Amino acid sequence: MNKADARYQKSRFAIVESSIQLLLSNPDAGMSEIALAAGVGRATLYRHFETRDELIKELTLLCLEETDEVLRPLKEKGMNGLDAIIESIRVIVPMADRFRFLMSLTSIGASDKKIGQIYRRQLKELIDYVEDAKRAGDISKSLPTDWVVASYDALLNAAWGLIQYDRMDSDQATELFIRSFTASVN
Amino acid sequence: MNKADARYQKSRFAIVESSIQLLLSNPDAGMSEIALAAGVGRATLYRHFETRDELIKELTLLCLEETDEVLRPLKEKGMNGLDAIIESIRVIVPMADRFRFLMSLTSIGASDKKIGQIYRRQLKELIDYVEDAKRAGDISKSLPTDWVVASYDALLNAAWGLIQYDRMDSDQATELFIRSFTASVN
DNA sequence: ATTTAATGAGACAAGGTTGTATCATAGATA
DNA sequence: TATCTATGATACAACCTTGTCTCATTAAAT
Repeated sequence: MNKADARYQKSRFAIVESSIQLLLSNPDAGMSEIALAAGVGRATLYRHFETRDELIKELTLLCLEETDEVLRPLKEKGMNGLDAIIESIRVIVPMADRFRFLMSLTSIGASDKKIGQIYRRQLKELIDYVEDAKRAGDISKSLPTDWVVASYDALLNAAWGLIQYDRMDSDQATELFIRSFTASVN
Repeated sequence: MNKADARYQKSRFAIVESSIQLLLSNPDAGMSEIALAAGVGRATLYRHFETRDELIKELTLLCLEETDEVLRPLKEKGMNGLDAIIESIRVIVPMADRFRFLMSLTSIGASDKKIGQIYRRQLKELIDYVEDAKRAGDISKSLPTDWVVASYDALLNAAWGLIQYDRMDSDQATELFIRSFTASVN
């Protein structure tokens, strides 16, 4: 298995892309269905990912890392508080079609140590932004941080759902999200 | 199978109650696990519900009907617009611990004709309230009804999640929900 | 052009789940 | 008390999914 081989890369790309799409709409899809959707043989699927759990774990990791990636510029600019939250909405909503299934994972922390770490770190970053925004007076201090974070996640999910079912496009969902969120937290 | 028999009623109650709880936390739970959680034999479970699909279908129906039940007073009073929406939040949030799994059903309409009908009717009622509230000026006309409905569902889910994980009680979640929702829609 | 290696197809065993059937028992009914 | 009858335990077949393995093929690397 040579990672530089063109055939290897083609298969792997097809598997990753279509797994994410498929598992999003049917989290119970089996390895046969996944292979079929990816347009590769089942044996090849097993050559790339030892087990089904391993596949899901790696997909999750990949999505978390891509989330980190789009959030990086914002962090490097040193953004904070409500500004950072709004900017995060702008970059994350467009990832809708590929990464909504991150939220559909019930036992997100239990599956893997590394995944749990990244997830908790990302959550903590959002919490920090919220508490920073509270200090700056952009988010009401009478709202529990728990509630603000839960609202953020919930609205993100709502936006993704509407995009997925073609009820609106990514830009419109982003603006509505920002408008509703900012209105609801002060 | 005599529905009036005390033993029958006891088993059925135990099955329904614990199925809802169990399937909420683990939608993939099998019939053995469900029977164990209910404290009945697997054979008895099959005597009450022919198949696993049938069980889930009946649980869904039950939850939809209970939702109708708590919404009935509000409808009989002829409530409308934002008032009706707020009142619906008050009666539905406390149902959190039992009925959150209604939302976890991906193919909610596909599973059964009757379920699809009830679901669409309930959705339509919410849409009517939203559009009524728009006419009354309580909800901004510049917000798509789709978005308002999606926000409602999303925040409901958020509230239920926080309650389920004991982050806050039902009353607090209700008040936060109402506060955030009303703020976000005007 | 030759070699190399990833792939697809398919056979296979192991394990788990579903749904059915049987039988003795315990508890409700009358 | 005597009679029903719902239940629990258990065995069972059918089915599906998982993960392994083999072998011929086909496309990339050199």
